[in-house]
Amino acid sequence: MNYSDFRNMIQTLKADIFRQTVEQNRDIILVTKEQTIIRNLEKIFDATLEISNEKGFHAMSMRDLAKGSGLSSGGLYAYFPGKKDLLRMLQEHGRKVVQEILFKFVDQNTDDVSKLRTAIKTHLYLSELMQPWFYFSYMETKNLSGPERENAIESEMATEKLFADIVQRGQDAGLFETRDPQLTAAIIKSILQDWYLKRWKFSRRNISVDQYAEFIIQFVEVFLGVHETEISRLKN
Amino acid sequence: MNYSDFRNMIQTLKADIFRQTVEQNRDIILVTKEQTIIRNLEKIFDATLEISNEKGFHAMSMRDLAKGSGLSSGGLYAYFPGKKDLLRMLQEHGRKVVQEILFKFVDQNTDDVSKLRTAIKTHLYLSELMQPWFYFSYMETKNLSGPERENAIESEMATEKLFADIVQRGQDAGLFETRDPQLTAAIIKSILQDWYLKRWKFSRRNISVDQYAEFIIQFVEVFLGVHETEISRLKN
DNA sequence: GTCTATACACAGATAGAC
DNA sequence: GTCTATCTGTGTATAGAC
Repeated sequence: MNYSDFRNMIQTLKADIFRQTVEQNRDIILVTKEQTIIRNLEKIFDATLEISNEKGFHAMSMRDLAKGSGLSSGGLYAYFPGKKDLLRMLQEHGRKVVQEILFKFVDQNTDDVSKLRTAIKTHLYLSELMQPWFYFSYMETKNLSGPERENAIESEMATEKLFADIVQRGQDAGLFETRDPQLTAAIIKSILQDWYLKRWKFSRRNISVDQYAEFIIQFVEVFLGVHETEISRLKN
Repeated sequence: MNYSDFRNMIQTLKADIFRQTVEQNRDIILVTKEQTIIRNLEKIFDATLEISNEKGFHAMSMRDLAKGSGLSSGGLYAYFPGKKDLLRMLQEHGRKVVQEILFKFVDQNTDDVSKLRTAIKTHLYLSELMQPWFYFSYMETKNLSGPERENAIESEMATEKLFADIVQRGQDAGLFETRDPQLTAAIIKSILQDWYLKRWKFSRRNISVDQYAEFIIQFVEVFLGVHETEISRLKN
């Protein structure tokens, strides 16, 4: 699987999850027709990401958002009761997309070497496809309050646990050297984050997402001592 | 060198650099006595970091800052002409501390294996000692405008180049395996960032800064293929 | 379902007393 | 050198027309 394959595979999945998000917020959205909601909410989400990533969510005014989304300042309030709710909706929606796709893809593999590779690639490809959301989510999580903040943290820990579990099981199966699974997972995650947080660095150097994927996988597999024979067995 | 050694070594250096910062902003500070400036500017910086890291610099009002620093809302303007200038001063000051200490410590080593270790430890120890500033700097860099933003980026690249150069020279000297120096540097940097960006994760797990340092060094040295003999030769 | 006009709270910044 | 009081702009959110 490369990035181009990945893109094609998840188009319908993404649309499904968007409909779920609309459904889940039906009670606070004043517009009734689903088609209208989807059309406008997508514009609102996109504009929010673009403006917020430029100057921060808090610094984005409702007037900015009105201009960016094409709706009027007052009209926006038909789609969410307040700015805070928009933040929450956007965060929850993105998290659901990531979790659902990441775990689904990883589960399609049986051995732990493949699982590890798939987890790395899928996370990387997701963050490439949804780079604005990933960046936004990282930067604005601290502005969430109370239970929403805890959800964000819980989601982060779940992703890290996904990696830690693969490392642990691979060690138990004798495929990997003995390394601290949790710290290894933390390191993998931080390397993956670099891709969406410091994207300008990689574009400037003309590094493609597939090249970066290969590099990370090499890095991790050297550290975990995955044997060359195992690596060549799995080529393709 | 461990964290406790490091702390003791840099106390006077830090004070020196603070005086430099005051000197450099003399023309925009309305207070004349250096002692007064230092005393209050330190309070202002500390309060800014604390409040901003809680809810973001933009969301911090001057009234918040007045309360946090112990000065009055109007009195603050004797120390900077406007909120934007406070942001710039604080960013520049921290960057100077980091650059000065990091390069000074690394230059005290001769061989590349020691240089690499020192660079990793020094960066990590700095980010432990100045965690609020590091976090703040990372989160608020995008709110800088024009030339100040470029300075921030330049500083980030300089740090990355420090690591890349060590890796490159170590390879030329036959100490390290052949790996892409720039990507290796980027990865090291992202792992170091994790320490100050996701600190709650490590405190929750009771991982000390010295333990984390050891783990990173192991990780990097395995990847670069630093030989066991070299490693044991350098113990202590 | 979407607009324009506006209410009203709170931001950054300044003036002038002490 | 620091304070209190206040000016003025901009923010979120709502009311009511279409």
